[in-house]
Amino acid sequence: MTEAEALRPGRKRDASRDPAILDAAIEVLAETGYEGMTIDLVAARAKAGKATVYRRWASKNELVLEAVACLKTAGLDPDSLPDTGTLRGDLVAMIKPHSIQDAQRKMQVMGGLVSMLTRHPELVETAQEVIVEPRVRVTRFLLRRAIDRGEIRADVDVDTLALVSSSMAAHRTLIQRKPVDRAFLISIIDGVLLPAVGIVPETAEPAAAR
Amino acid sequence: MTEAEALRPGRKRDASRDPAILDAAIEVLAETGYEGMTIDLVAARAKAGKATVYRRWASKNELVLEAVACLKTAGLDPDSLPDTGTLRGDLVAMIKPHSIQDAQRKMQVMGGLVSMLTRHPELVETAQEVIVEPRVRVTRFLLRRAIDRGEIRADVDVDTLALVSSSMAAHRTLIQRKPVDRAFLISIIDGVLLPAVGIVPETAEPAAAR
Amino acid sequence: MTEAEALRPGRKRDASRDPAILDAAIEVLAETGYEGMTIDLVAARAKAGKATVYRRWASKNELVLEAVACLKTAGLDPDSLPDTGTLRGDLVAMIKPHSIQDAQRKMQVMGGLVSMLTRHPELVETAQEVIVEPRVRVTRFLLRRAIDRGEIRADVDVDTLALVSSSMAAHRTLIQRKPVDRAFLISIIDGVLLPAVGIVPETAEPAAAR
Amino acid sequence: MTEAEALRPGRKRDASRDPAILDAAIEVLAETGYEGMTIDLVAARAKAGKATVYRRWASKNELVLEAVACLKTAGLDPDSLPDTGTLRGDLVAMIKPHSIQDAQRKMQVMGGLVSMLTRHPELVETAQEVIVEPRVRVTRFLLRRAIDRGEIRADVDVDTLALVSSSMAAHRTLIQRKPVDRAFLISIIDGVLLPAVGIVPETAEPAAAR
DNA sequence: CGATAAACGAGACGGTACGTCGCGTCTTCTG
DNA sequence: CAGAAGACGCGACGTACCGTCTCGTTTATCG
Repeated sequence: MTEAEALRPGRKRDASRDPAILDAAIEVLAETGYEGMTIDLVAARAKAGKATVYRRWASKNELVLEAVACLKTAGLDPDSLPDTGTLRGDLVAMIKPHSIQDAQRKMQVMGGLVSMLTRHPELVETAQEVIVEPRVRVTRFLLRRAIDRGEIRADVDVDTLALVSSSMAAHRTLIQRKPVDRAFLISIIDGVLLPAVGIVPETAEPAAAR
Repeated sequence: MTEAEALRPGRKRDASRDPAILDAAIEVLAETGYEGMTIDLVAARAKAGKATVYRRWASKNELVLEAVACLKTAGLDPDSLPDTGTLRGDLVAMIKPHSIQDAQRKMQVMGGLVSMLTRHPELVETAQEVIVEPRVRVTRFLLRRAIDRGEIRADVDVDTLALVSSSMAAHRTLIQRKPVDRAFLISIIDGVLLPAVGIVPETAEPAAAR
Repeated sequence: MTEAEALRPGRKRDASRDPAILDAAIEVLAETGYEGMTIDLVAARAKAGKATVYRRWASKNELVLEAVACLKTAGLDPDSLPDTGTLRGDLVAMIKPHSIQDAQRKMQVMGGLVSMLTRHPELVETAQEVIVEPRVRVTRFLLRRAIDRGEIRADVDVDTLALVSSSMAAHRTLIQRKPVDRAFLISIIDGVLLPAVGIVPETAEPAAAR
Repeated sequence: MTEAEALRPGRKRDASRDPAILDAAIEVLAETGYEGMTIDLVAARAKAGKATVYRRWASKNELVLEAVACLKTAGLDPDSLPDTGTLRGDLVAMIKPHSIQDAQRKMQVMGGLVSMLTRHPELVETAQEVIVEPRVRVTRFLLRRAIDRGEIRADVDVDTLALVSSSMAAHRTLIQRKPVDRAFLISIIDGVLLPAVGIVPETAEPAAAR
């Protein structure tokens, strides 16, 4: 690739145009929504010609997809999360205002993509990777750590449980159109995740029954 | 309404056009997706004129919405469900092939609507009611019955738990684009729902550990 | 044709759009020239949508051609011309200010068409018929009348002579870009046409020489 | 010029590129016509970069114009023409197959220029000089020689008559799109030019009348 | 029972976005 | 530095779809 690129004569793609266009796209996407977004508008906002946009992305859809892909910035890697000592503490630590905001925005954009995925199955994986995987990955990591430290049973269905939070957040954003706020996320943690791994929230009495 | 209708002179609306158009809409929606769907195409398929469509629905969006609303046919009302005696039995009883198929189709169509909801918040409730509520309602009912019969604790978060299944199914269909098959639903039941209400699936040994 | 048209269902073409668009086209054509002319501009000026233009003419070229075809209005039919009794009188009578103006405008438009004809030979005849034939026809008529009244010899090459004036006017407009004014036309009449049919203009002495 | 050129540092312009580009331009011009001609195509055909083209000519129009200017090759200078002793002989001597061909080609290219002249009046003179003047000049020369030798009257309108042949050939090529063949040129000579200078072609009787 | 009025299939209308292509300029690398 | 290659900003092209508006025809109710 790098060789072929070096060998090819002619002016190089202006690397600064890509982010400029993507930023403009994200901006417009956020302001006017997917269908309100116009290539002409994006190009104009990026001070680019339409041809320059189409030289990079074959269609509006692909541009949108990559623009979304660039949203991945939400500092949510496992390492940056503290080990609070308890699963609940870890999960609650994920709920940071700016992280919520980021997820919210991603989901909003995702709304525009959903219909697109129907027609462009090849993009599913990318969307998947960018939008849902990050949070799922972290949750999975936290669950495994809880198992390792003996806090929860080892035979819980980690993979399925890790999806719960993302799924419900997506559902709430895309379909219910309600805000994914702290209270909602807490209710998932305390109402679903923790009970499912056998931790009864403290508000309830110590579960003598059964 | 009926009066005004009776008083108004002129030819009556041909009642048979409504379902014809809606059917065509659903057909096209399923085949080509939301953005691929064209009013001209729908009208042609229903052998109707465009004016006949627009006389009934103000826009493509509203047509799509009502078309979706007509998908509610999947005999999933609480009364038709047997009381198997156990929560797990009840939940598994919901998994019927044609019910799965129906949900699948609904979700597929829902995909096309998501981007629409951004611009037409007034449609959210309808979509909500038609697509997600039915299943959520049934699940909620089953959970309450389990509480009533003393099978599970009374302080579980019924409302949140009832959403789990629908949310995860939606996520799987719309975003992951994987089929919502029996295995997937079972893994939700046994991996999330039952554990969350304190029922450890039988496959695991009787909790000697811990 | 008329039958097929009557039988075809659907809204009829709005007959008033054709002239509106053609007029706008001619207007723009005259103002900005052929390549400066834009379909969008023409449509906007005619308060029409682009589709309405393209429904009638397959391309900018065809629109231009028909617009030109509509210029044929320059009241120059043989009947409207007086019989002055002499060929010179008849020819000079053709030189009327508004007739000159009309020819000028036609030629100007013709300028834009010339390059088009290369690629669309099928349009040559139309252009020919509209632009050059009228004047040629009249000149031919006048020559024949002169023959009939015995003013000139019967064996002059009427067909070729009839073309002289048009050709030279075209040449002057399109290539030399000089105005086709009265003096120029008179010089053609007195310097070429009349001598060629054996009439020596009076300014010269009565042909004692030779 | 030569000094400045010598003083300027850096690589010299590759003189061989000029004719290569011009030839390519003429080639494309002949094949696809003016509007079908693309700078990219010309450059590619000449194995040149676009910048190399634009370093030499400021625009497509100017390139075309100079390309046309290079067509002047058709050995038609007065000196190369024989003095046949009669005007008719001289005029007919101008009709040489390759000369016809050349004129034909020039005119074809001229077709593409006509629309250009509207927008670039400064090019009129060049076009004029290159395309029409050569033939006009020769004709004018022959007419004067005929006067000098006493073959025709001295008071004929030489300037106007000299234009006849070129004008009619242009008209025939550009507008009528018919070939300018020997027969056509002969008919101009015998039907217009010679009669106009008082020479009645031999086929007709000796013009006793008047 | 004829007039009136609305609904119907068909499709033209004014708009607007799409994705393509050409112009003339600018940038990169090679000789 | 010139030259080949080709990306850049710009803007017109011709297409497709939206939602509205006529057409001529069919069907129902009112006078």
